[in-house]
Order: sequence, then structure tokens, then C-alpha cells
Amino acid sequence: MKIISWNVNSVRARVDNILSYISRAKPDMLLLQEIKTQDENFPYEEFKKIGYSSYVHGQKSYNGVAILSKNKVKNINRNLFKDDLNQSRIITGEIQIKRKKVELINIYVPNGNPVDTEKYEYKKNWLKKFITGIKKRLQENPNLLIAGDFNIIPEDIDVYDFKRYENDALGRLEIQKKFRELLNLGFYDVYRLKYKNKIEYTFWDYFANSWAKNYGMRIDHFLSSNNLIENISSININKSPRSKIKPSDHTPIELEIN
DNA sequence: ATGGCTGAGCTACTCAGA
Repeated sequence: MKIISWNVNSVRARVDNILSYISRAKPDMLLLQEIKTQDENFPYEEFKKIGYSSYVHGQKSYNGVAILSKNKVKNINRNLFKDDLNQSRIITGEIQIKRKKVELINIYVPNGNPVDTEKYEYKKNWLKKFITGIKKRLQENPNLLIAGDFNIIPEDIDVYDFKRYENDALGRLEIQKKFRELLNLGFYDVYRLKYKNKIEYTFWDYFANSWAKNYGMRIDHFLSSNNLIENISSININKSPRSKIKPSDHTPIELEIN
């Protein structure tokens, strides 16, 4: 089963790109972040036509997440915890992998910049509540797969120039520690497990020719609980969609799990 | 390099992103 995570930076501005990517990548499930629309304006029909059901947690203008799936997803939940600002940043659902009931958790973590503002506090509190929520879920189900835009640079090698980001909301030690705290609950950063020292990115700014210069960062991740890691056969960052016309600033990560 | 693009909402310009 192929599960893909992609921050599309507006689902409506990106419908054509997403459809053409789906026809090439053929995912069983596609986890979207930053759909930037309320539920009633989500392009359900376009995805229905090519065989995908959409489960949406949207809001007007900003944020928003969704799960596209060829098969039915059970127990869709949009409230793993109470968001301090009522923003739409999480959607979860259940799928079956062999004999394992797997809970899929699709997240869009707050950006948090500028640091030392209420935005940064919101990010820290969001991560704190998320970690508490995950700890609880892990007691119920050992098979958790967390995917999405974490807005966290896990280690220095995960950005083109760490010095520029060491006091940024994406790279600060305090934020990196939240990522490690999550891993310490019993998760693997799947990409880093498979590729110990490889330098690859999932995001490049639109400006300053970042894509051409490869000034990127790895901030989109798949985290697998320890019990599920044996089911994962591959993970891949697909840079192709970032090179297209009218691209998202993020590119998809593709996971194979069986 | 606290801004160099882009999208939403709206229809001039601000807010947000990372």
C-alpha cells in the first residue's frame, strides 16, 4: 500500500497538479496539508472521478488537512486534542495493514515564526498537546503512523544552512527537542532510519531562487511507531512536483507499507 | 537578508507562510 504525504499550499489552486501527480504516483492514500479552504469548497468531485474518497478538515483561507483514499477509512477523527486557536491542523483515521489496525495521523504543525511571540507559544503548546495526545493513543494502539508537515528541522543536516535557522521556529533546539521527545515515545523518523546521512529536502521557498539553488529543508516527515516499522518497505522524497508549473513549495514523501 | 514569491479574500491590500 502506497501512502503519500504532501503539503499542497492550497488544494484549489493545485487541483490540476495534484490530479496529474496522482495519475503518475498512483497512491492508495494521499494525505494533504495546507488545503486552505473550508470543507464546502473542497474539490470532492474531481477526486471522486478518479476513484478517491475525501475526508476533509478545512477552514477558511488558512491551514486545513485532508485524507484522500481509494478505500474506505474508518473512525475519522478531527479532534485528537483541543486546538488553542481552533485551527484545522489534524485529521486521523483507521486502516488495516495485514493483521494490524493502523491509526493514521495527518498533521500540519504551526509554523511558529517569529520566535518569542504568541505564534511561537502557540506552536510550542500545540506540540505539547500533540505529544500528550499521541502518548495516550499509543496506549490504545501500538500501530501509529504520523505523517505531515511538522515544520521542524530535526537535525542540522536537514537544512541547507543551519546557522540561518538555529534561532528560527523551525530549527531552534527547543523545537528539535519536541521532535526527539516524540521519537522517544517509540517512533522512528522513517526517512532518517532508511537514509542515515543523506541530504534531501521536502521544502524550498518560492523566493530567492531557492529551488534552483537547492536552498531547501526537510520538514515533512513520516513517523512510524516501533511496532509498525517492520511493515514499511520504502520511503522516497519525490522532487518532481516541485519542478512543475505553479508548484506547491513542498514536495511529496512517498511511503510503501504492507 | 524580518524579506526576494505565492495564495486567499477580495477587487486594494493585508495576512500568512518557512
